Amino acid sequence: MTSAENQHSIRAYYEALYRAWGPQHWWPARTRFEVIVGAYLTQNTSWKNVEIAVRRMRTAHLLSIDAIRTILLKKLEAVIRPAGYYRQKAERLKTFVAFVDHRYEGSLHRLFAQPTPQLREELLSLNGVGPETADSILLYAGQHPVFVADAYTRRIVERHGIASAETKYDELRELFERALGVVKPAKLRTESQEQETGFRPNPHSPSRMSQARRSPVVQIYNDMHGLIVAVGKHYCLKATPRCEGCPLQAFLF
DNA sequence: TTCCGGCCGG
DNA sequence: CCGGCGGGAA
Repeated sequence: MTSAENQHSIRAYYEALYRAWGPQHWWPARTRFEVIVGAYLTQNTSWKNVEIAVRRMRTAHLLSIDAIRTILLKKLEAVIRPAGYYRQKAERLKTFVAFVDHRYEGSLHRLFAQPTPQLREELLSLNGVGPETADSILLYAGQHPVFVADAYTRRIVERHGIASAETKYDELRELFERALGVVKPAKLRTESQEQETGFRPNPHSPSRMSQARRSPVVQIYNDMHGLIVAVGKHYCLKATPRCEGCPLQAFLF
């Protein structure tokens, strides 16, 4: 299967999933810092456990840079314990805050004002930040146009023959970014280009007002990842897939 | 008891 | 490239 055909398939997956389930409002409880916390806590961990830990952090008033900076490490460990791997995650959250303090004067605004490639490399240099965590922070906390190619993404496209086990993370991410549309800095997308790609923002979507300044590409990456998470959780299960009723079933060959 | 799922260090 | 890291829910 050619690269162009794979990109076309991924665009078709997005349209089928969006038609079936609509926008996902994925990662909804957002301050930016809460998104970052979630990106760390969800490493190799189910979202239910993360939600419990985040609720405990909110109750303890720990969902801010200032709070993580000053909280005792052992206390933070105890609060986030339901998320699992709580010792390394507590230390990594401390590491992130120290990084923002020293490099960006404690300002997430300054952090996310950096160009995407440089910021991505800086995040990847942090202990506890790999590709998926970095990209989740970039996309969901910073509104940078980066696709989060997580384990669900890989599982789905491998089972559909679009990628293999040898496909590297960045290859997978770039495949989705090419398929779903990258930002073109030289000139704005035209109406005819939007028609070619089939993108139709829904003016009555409840998400549109709260996401008013989000670029179309970021919107698509956000929705697509949320849709893929839904597929992975409910249909493309790890052990045995349940293809019956899956919006992507028709795309299996 | 099994299932689930990122990153690091040796 | 493997073992370790930890919990909640089925």
